[in-house]
Amino acid sequence: MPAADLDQIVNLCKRRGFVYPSAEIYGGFRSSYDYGPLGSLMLRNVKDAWVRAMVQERDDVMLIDAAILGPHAVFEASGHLANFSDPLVDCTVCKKRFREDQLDDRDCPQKMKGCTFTEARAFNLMFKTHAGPVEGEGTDVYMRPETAQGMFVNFANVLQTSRRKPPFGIAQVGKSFRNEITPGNFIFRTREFEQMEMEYFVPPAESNKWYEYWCTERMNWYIEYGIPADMLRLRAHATDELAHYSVGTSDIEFKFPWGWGELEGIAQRTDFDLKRHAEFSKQKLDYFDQATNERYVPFVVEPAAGANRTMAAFLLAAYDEDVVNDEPRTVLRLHPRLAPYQVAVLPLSKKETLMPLAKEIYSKLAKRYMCEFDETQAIGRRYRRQDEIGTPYCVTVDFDSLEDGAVTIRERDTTNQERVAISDLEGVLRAKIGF
RNA sequence: GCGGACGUGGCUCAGUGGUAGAGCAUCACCUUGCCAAGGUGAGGGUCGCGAGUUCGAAUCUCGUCGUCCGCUCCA
Repeated sequence: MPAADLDQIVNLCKRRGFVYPSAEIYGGFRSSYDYGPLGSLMLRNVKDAWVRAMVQERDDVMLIDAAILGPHAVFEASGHLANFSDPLVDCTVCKKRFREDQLDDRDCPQKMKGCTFTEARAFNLMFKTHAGPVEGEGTDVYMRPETAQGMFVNFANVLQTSRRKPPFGIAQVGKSFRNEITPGNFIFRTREFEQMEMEYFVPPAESNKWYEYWCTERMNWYIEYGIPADMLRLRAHATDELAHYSVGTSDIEFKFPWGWGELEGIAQRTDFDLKRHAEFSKQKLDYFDQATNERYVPFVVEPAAGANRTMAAFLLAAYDEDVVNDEPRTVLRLHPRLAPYQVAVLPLSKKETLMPLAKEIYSKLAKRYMCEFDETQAIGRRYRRQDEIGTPYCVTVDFDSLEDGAVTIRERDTTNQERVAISDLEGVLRAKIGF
């Protein structure tokens, strides 16, 4: 069973070009990461896999891409200005931190004697900046703390242009920003992160049904892409841990090396957001059902996932060490849809005679797959290198290929090899890879 | 922000006051040619950064930045 610890993944990510610490040459930038040649491909694959399941393979969900910067009004309506700015105080004696607005009096809830508090400091979880040349109240803008508001603000637009009716969804993949007090655990919690969110608008009476539906649907997505079921769990929030917009939330959690951690939250946001935006914007944000002659504000079920932490989970779940020919091997058993490269083309030797054919095969396969071409060092070493970055198949061109027009396909997971005619290569790979 | 640990070449680390080391990795050439680490050679570090003590600091002191573990939080 895969049981990678975090250091192994962090090292592999750095060594092979998945993830680098940001601004490393300046000493690093706290809890910020850059995705390298392989990591950027994999992160994109994670997001693409999500879009495929949530948008492409359904006829009831539309994709949008909304602005990251938003005016004060949007976040006033969403409740984030009120709920994301906590005045915090520290107790100088017992070293605990409290929200000032939750202290009944100035007594430390820990009941320690002689507790004294620091001045309240506003811990605004939203990044604030200002737009335009004049700094002032009217120009305040915020970096979105979730992509969701983009969907609510565009609810009427999408409803009209897409000619959909509830139940239907609006999906978005994009960056969000939260000035977290304590980021950490590699790419699990960072201040800048990417979300994959979908707001599913339903008739109020169907809210529970769809909530159940999406919990199951989303759980299966992780399993389909390679996370073992026993490394996942669905956990319902207790009422006191619900976000300000939710009446019911379940988390899909992954068994991280440090414990269970959330990958995705499926929340019942009810009509909270649409009603608030309708109220603040003085617009009509509802739906008129001509069949029943009813007008209602849809309820929302929201599956909201974190792309970066999901990538981390896929890496951790895929990491494996085994033994091949009495030699230890590190292998990422990634789903072909998630692996940075699907195929590596390897000429057996650097001899010039092999290059034209190898390059030709590479060019052909590269039209369909993300491929790597590697001609350096011994063939066995190159196989191991591809194993370590999760490439599911290697295509090896050898001297016989020049005579018999066939190449070898080598499988990552089993290390098995198969001789295939070059004319059949694309078809065979398509069958093996699945796309 | 508080408490604890830590910060030496891409990676893993050795070196504890006297002019920077190893293995792996990388690059070049040679060799081999289907499951890693054969040969020769090369590049790469002002020892996180800054200041102080000292004739002299990677090594001692202070500050700072960053990382990890707890308190936090939720994608």
